[in-house]
Amino acid sequence: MPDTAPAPPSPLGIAVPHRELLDQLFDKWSPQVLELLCDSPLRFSELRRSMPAVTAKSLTATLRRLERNGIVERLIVSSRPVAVEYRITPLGKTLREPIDVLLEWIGTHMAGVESARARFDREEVTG
Amino acid sequence: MPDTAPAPPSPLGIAVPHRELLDQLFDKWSPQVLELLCDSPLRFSELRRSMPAVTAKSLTATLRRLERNGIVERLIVSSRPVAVEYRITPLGKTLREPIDVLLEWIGTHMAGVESARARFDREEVTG
DNA sequence: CGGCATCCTGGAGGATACTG
DNA sequence: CAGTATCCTCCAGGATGCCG
Repeated sequence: MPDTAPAPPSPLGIAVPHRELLDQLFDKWSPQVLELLCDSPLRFSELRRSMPAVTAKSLTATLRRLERNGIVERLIVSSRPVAVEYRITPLGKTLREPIDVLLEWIGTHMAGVESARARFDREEVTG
Repeated sequence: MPDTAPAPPSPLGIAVPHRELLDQLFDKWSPQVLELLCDSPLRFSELRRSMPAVTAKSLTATLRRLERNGIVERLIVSSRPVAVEYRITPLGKTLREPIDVLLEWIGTHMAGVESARARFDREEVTG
């Protein structure tokens, strides 16, 4: 089994596929979808109800990308009326840890970031 | 340890400032800049040399955003000729952990993602 | 050397309407 | 219900040129 990449965690600038994946994981709606599906499988319309700001087109695109990356899976539950269920895959579940670590960082340091912003903006105006 | 739903640290969809920060931390060049500055402070031109693909304008914008968020700091080392040094802040250093966790996830699961992609693309064509 | 100012383009994502 | 089909907008980021 080519279980590749044992340790060195940082070909950040070079690794184009890594960038692409990163972009998809942190695109506009994926994090929220992941969060919702983490709790339980949901149907398309249930996702829409939970995300009032997203359009059908964008949600579809988001789900397709996640599905393509193996993060989410799409199951047709019944036809007429069509019912489709989205659920997180085992691979997708493993994403929770890194995402939660990131969210914890934000939770811990957001205040610091915001005061830095305030200082920066103030000095910009003041000179 | 909890068997289900350990801790919900996740106002992901709602928290707009979180999104904004997330977008800036994972924009096109910030991760690479962070990685480079993590090792040692660098001057603008040194960063450019290390990042052949970035334009001056984009690098400047990236650094300004990072500076505004308190992740990086900008010091004028000398004038005539102008020399400016960028270095990571203590706040910025704390970002390494979440980023490394993410990179490790990618390192570990990229193969799985790619095989999922291959399967998806194949099935799309086939049927 | 370390930038701005300007112009331009690609592609994500919204609005709206339609369909199997 | 779960999408597709168009059209349109916005803006990150590239290209180029100038400047203190």
